[in-house]
Amino acid sequence: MKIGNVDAPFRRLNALAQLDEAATFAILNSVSSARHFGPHHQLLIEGHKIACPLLIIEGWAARVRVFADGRRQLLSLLLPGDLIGFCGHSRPRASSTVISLTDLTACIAPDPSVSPTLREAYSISSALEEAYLLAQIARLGRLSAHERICDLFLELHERLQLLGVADHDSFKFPLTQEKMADLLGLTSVHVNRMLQLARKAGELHLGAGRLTLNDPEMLAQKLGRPKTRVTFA
Amino acid sequence: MKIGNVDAPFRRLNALAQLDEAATFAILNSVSSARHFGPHHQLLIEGHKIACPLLIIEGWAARVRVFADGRRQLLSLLLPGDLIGFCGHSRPRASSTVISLTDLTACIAPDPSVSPTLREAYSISSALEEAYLLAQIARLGRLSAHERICDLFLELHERLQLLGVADHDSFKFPLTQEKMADLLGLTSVHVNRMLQLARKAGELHLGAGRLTLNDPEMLAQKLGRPKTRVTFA
DNA sequence: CGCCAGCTTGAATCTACTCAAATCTTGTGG
DNA sequence: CCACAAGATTTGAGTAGATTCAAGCTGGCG
Repeated sequence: MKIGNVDAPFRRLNALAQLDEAATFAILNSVSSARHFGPHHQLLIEGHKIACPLLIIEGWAARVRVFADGRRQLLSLLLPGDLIGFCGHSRPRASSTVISLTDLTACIAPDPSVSPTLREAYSISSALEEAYLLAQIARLGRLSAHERICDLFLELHERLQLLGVADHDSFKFPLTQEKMADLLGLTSVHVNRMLQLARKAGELHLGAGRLTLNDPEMLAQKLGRPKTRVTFA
Repeated sequence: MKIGNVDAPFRRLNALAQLDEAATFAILNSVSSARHFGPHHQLLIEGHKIACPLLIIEGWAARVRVFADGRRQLLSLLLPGDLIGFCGHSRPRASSTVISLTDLTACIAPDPSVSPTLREAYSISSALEEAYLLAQIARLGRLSAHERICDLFLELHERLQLLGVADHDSFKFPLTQEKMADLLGLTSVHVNRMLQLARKAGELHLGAGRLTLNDPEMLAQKLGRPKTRVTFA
């Protein structure tokens, strides 16, 4: 089994808080025990007890809510370096179902008690996760379809750069239009039309599993999008 | 100055985790140092350092995001017993602006280190807050205007019951239609029309600052709305 | 080759928005 | 107690953005 970018999650956590040796060792040690999952695998089920928190090494996952009538909403995306089911303290149950969107490699998240720097990294990771939830609310509540798509792409670009797996203007992008729709509160048909518009407007390229933003900075400015206020500055 | 339901926030925290004497004392002590704010007061500003976390004693507040072009989105509601600007650990900056929606009484949140039971209550409070954010995302992403309104009312009913300030079927409700619109990602005109529909459908009564749900259980079932999976069971 | 998932297209419909004006409430000062 | 102003709610008509349904297309893979 080939494991791709094993150090991406480490790079992320280390960017959030300078990790010391104990933390580094704990992460490398955990990573060696990585497990692999196919797409559409339920990693966590809402309301169930959490066996142990996971750390994503490679691949994308999402928190999801499914309604009785079949409507689906992806609540948030989880990328390499993100924690799944980590709770600051005694919270035994998952607040949402989590599914893998792609092939996914994850390991047991190292225990934060091995190092204060690791604890700090987890804490900041949680803060960032909250920031992304807030951004998602603003997106769904007040942005048009076209704006939602661009705003999401910019957020992903930012997150993947933190991981060191994005170029200045492009990154690997594994989501189908259907999944984008479920994430953005739209229909896949409409996502398709808006993507075509964005392409014609020269804003982006999307194809062959790769997304290119022709001018990320200008796009961000056009949307009035501030960089996610990161709390570790 | 009259302070209304001083023990509501205590009731909430105590419901989240059986508080011991030290915690109880710390809360009562803090409450005595309560401060009062008018409506539309900025309690926290996004990106600014957090002086100290607050505990709401009475009144409603909201996390809010304002766009460059004036669009506004209320990200979440904060009710008595909720914490403002509390962070699991070293997170010095506010992840969103917080404003009071009504007259508001708040005090400095007692330090969780005085009692493990208080720490536990805070921790569960954070978990609940996350659950409400997720619910808000699902609401905005996949529910119709009518469903959003009803779902919000049911959530508020549930939260206020935890505080002991809601009847079986009604509660004090201080939001204008404009604010509901900003919270639900709609326009106030449309909120108005949907409320009229809901009234005609016999689902609710809204007037004079009070909301009555004619049959909360039936409404919840009609929406396929599970009770917020509370993590402290 | 042919299947299947994902993508694209079109036409009709519907939900929610915009703009504008009228009405109702509430609190305040005369 | 009434007049008034400011804020909040209600109403109407026209429009725009997104959905629905249905069909056709494309590319990768067994």
